Amino acid sequence: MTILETSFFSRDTAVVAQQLLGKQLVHQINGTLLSGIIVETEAYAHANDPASHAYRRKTTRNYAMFGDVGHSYVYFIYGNCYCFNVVAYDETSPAGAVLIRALQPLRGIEWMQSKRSKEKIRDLTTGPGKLTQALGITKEHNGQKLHEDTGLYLLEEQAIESFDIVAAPRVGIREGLDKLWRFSIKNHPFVSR
DNA sequence: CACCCGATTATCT
DNA sequence: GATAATCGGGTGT
Repeated sequence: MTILETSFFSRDTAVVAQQLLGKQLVHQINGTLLSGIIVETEAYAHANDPASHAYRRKTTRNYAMFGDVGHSYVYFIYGNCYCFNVVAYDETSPAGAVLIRALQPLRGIEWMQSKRSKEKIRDLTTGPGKLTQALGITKEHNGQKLHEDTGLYLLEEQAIESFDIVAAPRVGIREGLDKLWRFSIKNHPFVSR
């Protein structure tokens, strides 16, 4: 098994968003291994993207989006949930991140069921706030290194052999709807909505 | 310091 | 399908 390295994330944000599909997100917590296959992502850029948290400037909330690629950006939203992003952008941009929107649960499913208080596998990780709760990811993980084994990392191996990618407008935003930066594995049952 | 609002979810009907 | 819950950050006074 190989952990994705920093060069993977120093490319165009929308390209990385597509390349993350089919990869495996892993979190080890108190000796329990939790993981899932990424089946849905969204790209958020910089000054060209009014939907992005990094649209205006660097603040105490969004600074991780301007930081090292291959690190995490975790934020709290709607008083309910955490959203997990991977910082990724190329040399033409000062910021960017990929929001992980849905997973297919792979390992540690019983732990996830208990954490989510839900039995159905489909209720565990089909949404950005659900999957952070299922994997035990909180704001403590903001800015954390993902390209080494720190307990939270991404595995290179494609867990799915081959698939088509669907591009669509992003969810839950008012501006930037012209960009087709929501990516998902075609016809995958664990895509949200 | 007050006001506003959001990259969502759960829980109804 | 509609709506309430809920809270931290950003903005301006």
